[in-house]
Amino acid sequence: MRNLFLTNTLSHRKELFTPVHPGHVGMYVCGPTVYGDAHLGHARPGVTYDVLQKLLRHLGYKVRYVRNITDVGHLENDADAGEDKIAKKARLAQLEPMEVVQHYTFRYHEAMRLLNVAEPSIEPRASGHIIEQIETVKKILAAGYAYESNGSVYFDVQKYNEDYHYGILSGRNLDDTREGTRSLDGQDDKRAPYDFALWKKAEPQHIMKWPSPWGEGFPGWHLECSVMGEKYLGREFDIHGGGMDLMFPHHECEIAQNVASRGTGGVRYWVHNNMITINGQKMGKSLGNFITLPELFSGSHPKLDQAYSPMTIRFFILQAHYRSTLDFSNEALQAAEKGLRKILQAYRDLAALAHAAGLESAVRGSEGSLPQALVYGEYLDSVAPDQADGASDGVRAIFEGVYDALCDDLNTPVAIAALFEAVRLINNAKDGKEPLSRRDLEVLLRLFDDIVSGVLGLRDEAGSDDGSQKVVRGLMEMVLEQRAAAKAARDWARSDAIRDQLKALGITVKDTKNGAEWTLE
RNA sequence: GGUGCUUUGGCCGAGCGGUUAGGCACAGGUCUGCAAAACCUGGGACAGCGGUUCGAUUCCGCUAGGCACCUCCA
Repeated sequence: MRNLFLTNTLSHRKELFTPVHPGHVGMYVCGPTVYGDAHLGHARPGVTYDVLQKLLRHLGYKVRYVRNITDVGHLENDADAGEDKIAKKARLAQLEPMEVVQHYTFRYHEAMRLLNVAEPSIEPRASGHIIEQIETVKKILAAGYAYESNGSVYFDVQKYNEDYHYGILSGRNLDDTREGTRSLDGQDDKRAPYDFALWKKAEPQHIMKWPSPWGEGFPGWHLECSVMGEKYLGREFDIHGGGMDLMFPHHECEIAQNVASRGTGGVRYWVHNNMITINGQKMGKSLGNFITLPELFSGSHPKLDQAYSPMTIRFFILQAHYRSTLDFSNEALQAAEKGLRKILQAYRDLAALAHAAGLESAVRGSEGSLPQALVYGEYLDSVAPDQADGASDGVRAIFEGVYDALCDDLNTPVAIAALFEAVRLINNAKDGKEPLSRRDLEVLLRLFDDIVSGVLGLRDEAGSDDGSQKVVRGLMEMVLEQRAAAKAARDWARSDAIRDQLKALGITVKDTKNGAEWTLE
C-alpha cells in the first residue's frame, strides 16, 4: 500500500498516515447546520473530504465516513440570549423547526449529489443523540470539568486548563483567549467568558427542548461531534475534518470534551480545509457575500456572469490545494470550465482509442465513446495498481506523478497538472502523430477511470446516460449524414444552416479529418 | 490587542536552495470552404530592502500590503 501523508493540524506538519486499526479508517467530518441553502463555502469540505475518502478506499482501506447534520444547539452567538439558528429560521418562516431541518437537509443532499459527493457511511443528527449527549455531560460533571448554573451546564475551561492544555489544536494558550474574548451581555450564568455550554436551559417558549437532570433544555453545539464521533468511530479514531474556521473554538472544545469525558483527545489526524474567498474576503453568512450552490448552478446571482455546472465547481475546488484559500471570480470559474472540458474530452478520446485497441473502460457503458459517470454514492473499489509496468517512460512518469501528488497531502492541483500531460499524449495519439502502445492505453485508461472518474470524481455531465442518449446519438448520426451530403455537394449554405441550428440547441459540431464530431453543452 | 497564515507572469493557481508545475488568456504557425477544435512554438512572475550561502523565488530579519481565528460561520 502506498504511503499517504496528511497535514495534521495538531502538529502543524505533514505526517505519515497510519490508522489505529490496520486497513481500516474512521473519519469524521463536520457537516452543515441546516438552516439555509449550502453555499460555495460548503462545497469545499464536501468535495475535499469526498476526495480524501475516495482516495483512502482506492488505496485499499475500508473507510467508515461519518458526516453529521446539525439540527439543534447551534446558537446565533454565545450569549445566554443567543437564539438557536434553526429555531430562529423556523420562527421567521412560521414553520416547525423540523420542517426547516427537513427542507434544508434535502437541499443539501441534492447539492452534494450534483457535486458527485458520495454519501457518508453514517449521517447522524444531533437531535437523534440527546440521550448520549446527556450521558457525556454527566461524565464531564463527574470528572469535575463542568458546573451547573441556573439550569445550564458549562465547561470549566479554567479548571481543565490546569490539568491539560486548552488551545492545543489552535496553538494558543488560555491567556491569549482570555484577552481576546469579548464580553457579551447576558453571560451571568457562566463563571468565565470563555466557558462554553454543554447543556443550555430552555426558555418556556422554546420548542426544541428535552428533559434532563438539569431541567428542560438542549445540548451545546460542540457536544454533538464529540458524542457522535465516539459512538460511531470509537473513543480513538483516525481523521477528523472540517473548515479552518471551526478549529477554534469548535474543535478545540471537542478535544476538551473528549479528554474530560473519556481521557483522550480522541482524534489522531485533524485535517482542516481553507476558506473560499470572494474579492479576497471570506465568503460567509455573516458577511452576506456568499453565493449559494443552487444560485451557482443556475447563474441566478448578480455576481455571476453565467451558470456554472456542478462539475465546474468541483474542478475549480480541486485545482487549488485544500489548505490554501481559493478566490472566487467569474474568470477563474470560466478557466476551470474550459480546463475541465479539455480533460473530459481527452478522456472520451482515450476511451475511443482504447476501444479501437480492444480495451474497455471500467467506467463507461459497453457502447458509445462517452465515459459514463459513476453512480451517485458509488466509488471505485478497485485498488490502486502499484506501478505502470511496461508503459513508456512518459506514461509511467504521469502515473507516478498523479499518485505521488495525491498521496502528498492530497495535492490535487499537482495531480491535475500531471493529467494534463496525459491529455497532451492522448491528443497527439488521436492526431496520429505519436501513437500510444496498447499497454500505454491500458495504463492511461485505468488511470483516468480510477483517478479522474473515481477519486477526483469528475464526470461527464453531458454524457450522463438516461436511455434517451442512445436515441440522441442515432438522431445526430442522421443529421450529420445530411450535413455531410450537403458538404459533398458543396452546398455550404445548407451545411452551415444545419450547424447553426444545432448550435442553437446547444450542440456544437466540429469538422475533423475523420468526419464531424459533436458535443452537447 | 493576542495568535497564525499569506504576497508567484494579464487571471487562477502549484512548487522549490541550483534544471522555475499546470490551466485560462494572448501572439505566431499547421490543419480547414468557413468556423471551431486539436496540435506545435513563443513571450512573459516569484511585494520591497537587507542577511545566510558558491548559489535564493525557495532559509532568516525588517518594511509594506492582504487574510483568517480570537463572536456564529465550511
